[in-house]
Amino acid sequence: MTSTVYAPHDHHTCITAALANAKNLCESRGARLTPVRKRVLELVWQNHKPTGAYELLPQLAQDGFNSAPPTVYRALDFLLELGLIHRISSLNAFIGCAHPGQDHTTGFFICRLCGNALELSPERMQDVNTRLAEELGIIIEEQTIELSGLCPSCQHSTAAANGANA
Amino acid sequence: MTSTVYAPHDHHTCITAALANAKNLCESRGARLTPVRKRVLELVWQNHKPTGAYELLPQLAQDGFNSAPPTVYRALDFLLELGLIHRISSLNAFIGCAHPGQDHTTGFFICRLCGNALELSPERMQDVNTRLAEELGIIIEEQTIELSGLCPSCQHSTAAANGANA
DNA sequence: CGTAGAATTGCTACATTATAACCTAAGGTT
DNA sequence: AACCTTAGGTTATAATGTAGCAATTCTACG
Repeated sequence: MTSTVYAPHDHHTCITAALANAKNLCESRGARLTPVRKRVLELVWQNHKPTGAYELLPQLAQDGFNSAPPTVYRALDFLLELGLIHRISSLNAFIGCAHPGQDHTTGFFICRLCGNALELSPERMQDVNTRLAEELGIIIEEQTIELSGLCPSCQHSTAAANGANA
Repeated sequence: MTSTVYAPHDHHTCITAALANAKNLCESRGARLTPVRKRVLELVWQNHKPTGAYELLPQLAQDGFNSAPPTVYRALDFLLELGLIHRISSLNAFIGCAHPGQDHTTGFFICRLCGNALELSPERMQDVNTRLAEELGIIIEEQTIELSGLCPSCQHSTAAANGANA
């Protein structure tokens, strides 16, 4: 899936898969995927662009949910805790996790033009980590790796402010 | 210098060097290192821990400077622009650049215990970048690489909430 | 000089992002 | 039902960052 973020794809399958993953994970952990939490997850997965918490408020309101900041942040915290979404610090935004369930290190590449974020594979990140940890004698517990620039699609279409997918 | 962040060192030389670097860089660019800017740089270099913008306000006030947020942010922006400091997104904080003058990619390791941040060497970061860019076909323009965990010192002294240097 | 233009700073207000605190409601267990 | 735990509602506020405009300082050039 990670390799298709910058190419046309049936995004509906991304959403469906994300919800199925969430359901499974919650069941196995005895956590409750309540309506608000489920809806927030869907909204975060609307596309592959990082979404700000305050963008979600009106969308939740439209669906008849309560839409005060704490509601959204609590749902986001829940999803973060379970590893169903990630936070992109450099953008103060959130994005669906492409590898839920696995305990993994995270890294993102965010295209400056289309805004779509590609989650780098855990293996790749683990590689980088291991090398750094060994060379520097450090123990890495958390990481924020956020690269930005131009994705393969946008390198060829400079007008593509809205990229290859929905 | 980067290798001594987590070891005892005469931090005064860090500050002196940073100011000298700033002076040179400003002269060569025709930029003005005004009193506020210089003071903000000094304050950021007080230690190797990332500093929040709002922490600087009272310190500037104490020195008789204006201390409204725009003043600090403008000074910080100026220093960022010149590459004299970096911003740590995951902490909303700023830290002196260990490799000023060079056009370089940045990465940090921040110790969870002592809070000191080690700027990873440009060469190392360039390595990582080149590999990722080649493998993924992306063009990396900016990056936020922020690792946190335990530095070599703190791995051995769990009580060391205040690390090896000032 | 001295004055025009640019850069810098002062200042007020406000935008954005996030959390505290406290109460109510819902669900799960015995 | 009685209880307890978890989740959500609500209000207020904290923390971080910017917009916009007036006042000042610097610089360059005649």
